[in-house]
Amino acid sequence: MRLIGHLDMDAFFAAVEERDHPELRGQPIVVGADPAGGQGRGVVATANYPARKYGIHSAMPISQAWKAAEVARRRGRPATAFVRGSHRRYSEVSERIMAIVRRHAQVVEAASIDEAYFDLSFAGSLARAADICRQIKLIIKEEEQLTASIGLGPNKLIAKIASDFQKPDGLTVVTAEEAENFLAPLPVRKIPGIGPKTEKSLARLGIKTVRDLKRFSPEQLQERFGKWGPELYERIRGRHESPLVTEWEPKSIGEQETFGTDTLDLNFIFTRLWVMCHEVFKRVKAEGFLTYRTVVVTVRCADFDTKSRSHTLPTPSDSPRRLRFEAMKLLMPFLDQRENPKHKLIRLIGVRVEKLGK
DNA sequence: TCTGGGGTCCTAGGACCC
DNA sequence: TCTGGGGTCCTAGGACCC
Repeated sequence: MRLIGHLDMDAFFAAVEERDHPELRGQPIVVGADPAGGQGRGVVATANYPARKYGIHSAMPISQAWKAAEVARRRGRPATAFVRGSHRRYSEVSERIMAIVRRHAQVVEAASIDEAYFDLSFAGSLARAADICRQIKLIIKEEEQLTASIGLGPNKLIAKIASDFQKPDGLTVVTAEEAENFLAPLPVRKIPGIGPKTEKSLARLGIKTVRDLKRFSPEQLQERFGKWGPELYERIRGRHESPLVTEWEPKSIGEQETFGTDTLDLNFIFTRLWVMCHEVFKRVKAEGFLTYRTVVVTVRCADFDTKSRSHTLPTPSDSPRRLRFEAMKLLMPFLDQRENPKHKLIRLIGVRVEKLGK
């Protein structure tokens, strides 16, 4: 019997801030971009539960979150703390959480900074596996003063959806027999891989829940979803046999930057490009790679029109100068007046390298 | 409302090869 | 009239995830 757990930290970044800054406890907290008095250009990374009561949520533009917080404050509700946060610190906490999970299971997949799958098949029974989950939650609370929600199910898909079912500080157990009925009433958006676009296009067909989606045959799903269709047919019935991925290597390394103000200042843009190439190259080395072969440059204009240009070298390069040179060559056409006759201002540039070699 | 930054995977057309 | 077919690589774009 396969038993898979999925651990998901509750409002992770905000919870770490709350823990480390006692003066913020119980207050609404938003971790993310600088709100710049409502003029900031980033998004919300994490909002804690009090901030969510104001309608603030992850991926919301920070300017909008700022306005929501203002509205609440004027109504006499507690003021919201906006914090930039520290990815470095979150990574350190994450490592310790992963170590706790590894103390209880040998096969662990660190799926993101605040999520992990772990294989509890060895426990032999659902009851014993559930005990281990409770134990993991308890130790995280004792050692890190943080809460996590865990889903326990017959595979990664069910575990993942179950961990989100009762948040925060929840434990949701779904048996193999219950899996299909557990999924059926849920919105299609709960299925990993179905995002906002697909949700919308399905809604136009009157498909809102997993139950609705089950009306499609594998062939119909293949037509709508391509290669993924037949796989999706299985998943919405609770069937999913993917193994845990315990080792991972990046396939690409890149950086991008949204400017504080849209610009066509060539001096500024070139300087940023150079700095980014430098950082990317440093990270390629730090990750243990020696060479790259493909360079990708991304440009986003003020109107959010986003384009990329890439070039693959005939042979791998280990040269940082070559990276700058190739990135510059790829960027040039975007700055050329003949290519950009409307003088569209530039909002973001990015550099990425692929086909990494050791 | 006005949209970050780090990634992965898929699609589709054209080039090229056998 | 008049156009194979399969595989792989490159390029650009897009959906998705956290």
